[in-house]
Amino acid sequence: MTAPTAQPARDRPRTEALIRAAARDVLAETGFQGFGVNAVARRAGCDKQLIYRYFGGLEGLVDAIGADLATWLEDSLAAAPTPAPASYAQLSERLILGFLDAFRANRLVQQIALWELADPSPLVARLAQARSAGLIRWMARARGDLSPPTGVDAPALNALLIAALQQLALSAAATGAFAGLNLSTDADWTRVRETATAVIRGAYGE
Amino acid sequence: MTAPTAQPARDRPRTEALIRAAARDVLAETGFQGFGVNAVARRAGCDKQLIYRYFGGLEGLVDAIGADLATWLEDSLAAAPTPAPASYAQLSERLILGFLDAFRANRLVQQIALWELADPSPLVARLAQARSAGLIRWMARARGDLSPPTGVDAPALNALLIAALQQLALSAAATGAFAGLNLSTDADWTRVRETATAVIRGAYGE
DNA sequence: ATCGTTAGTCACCGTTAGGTGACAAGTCAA
DNA sequence: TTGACTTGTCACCTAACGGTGACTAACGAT
Repeated sequence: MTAPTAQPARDRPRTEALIRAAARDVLAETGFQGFGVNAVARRAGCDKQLIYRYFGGLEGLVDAIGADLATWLEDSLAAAPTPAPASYAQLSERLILGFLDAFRANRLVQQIALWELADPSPLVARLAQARSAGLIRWMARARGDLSPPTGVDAPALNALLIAALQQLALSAAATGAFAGLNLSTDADWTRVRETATAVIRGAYGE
Repeated sequence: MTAPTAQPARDRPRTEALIRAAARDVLAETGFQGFGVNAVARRAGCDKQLIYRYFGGLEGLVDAIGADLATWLEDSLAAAPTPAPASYAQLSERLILGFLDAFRANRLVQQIALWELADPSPLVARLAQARSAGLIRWMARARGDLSPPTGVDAPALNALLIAALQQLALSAAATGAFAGLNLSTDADWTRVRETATAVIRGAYGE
């Protein structure tokens, strides 16, 4: 009659999944500053040695969560019906606003974007490139066979708008404002959305 | 005949200035991650105890460099002649492009902006607020008595564009690209500038 | 039943960080 | 010359980090 003293389960796949989830949670909640072997092991409730054994250290663990994250944009917007866009302006609008929603909803991706900005080490470079590649691939797929109108630098404009919304989302999460513009209430964000759509429609001539 | 063995100078104002400069350098070069009492003292070539004595620790030191930084935008653009803007579009264009140049040229301000995004602690909150207040004040002063045209949400559009350029500048410093858009050569940046001016002129009707 | 393998734990190392108390040596007024 | 004060340095503490070797115990095949 050995008392079931919450034995450690002895289940490697399960433990690996626990570690991966713990890594994602720690990164999303405390940011890359609090991200380390000790913190992840604590969160996962196992010994840090297992991180070295199963993932080869932090590098492998980062690569693992990077692989999990390859399709975050598609996954986040899978629910959207996505009827064929009637014009490039409509496409661009859907792209930009869809990115905003997906990015704002995913704290983990925000922290990775931040990590990429603050620490250009090869470790996070791979992670960031996976994220960026997902973004570019998603944009290319959504475009389909629509060609951008002439007279407008569409790639530059798209990058500009995505950069703006990413920065605003990061600032909102950190301080709730940017350059005097409040970013806490829903009204604030509809204001941002309307400004972005106005820019798009203005650029592509309604 | 005591040999002058490079005595420690015994000059408090000078030492304080050395520490302030070291703090700025460390923050600008290694970012907020490498910013600490030990690193600053090493850089300044003095003992870290002096940081506690003269500044009351990191907090006071951060406040000190924050005070030095209150007018970074005005200082950075003082050379510009600034003739009175003929239209709000012209004003906005000068504002946005001026900000881009000043921000890209000042690694320290970039690191502070990054710090603000990654670590919303009260310590850096004061610093960030000083920076933001400087930005807002500069914008208000440049505006003068020009009133924005109706039908356009000028504050939102300004914030959007400044956010975009800040994000692009940070990404350029970190990885040299953003969302597939290269940001390393001068040609890349003139492309960004032209896109931004096109947005402004489009929004305010030429 | 035994023995190799594997999952998991523990103890420990070296390094670095922030922070503090004690001390040596200049400086200056009395 | 003495004594108070300031400048600067050093030694030391605790805590946390990344990383590693050694150990226990469960499992599975023979």
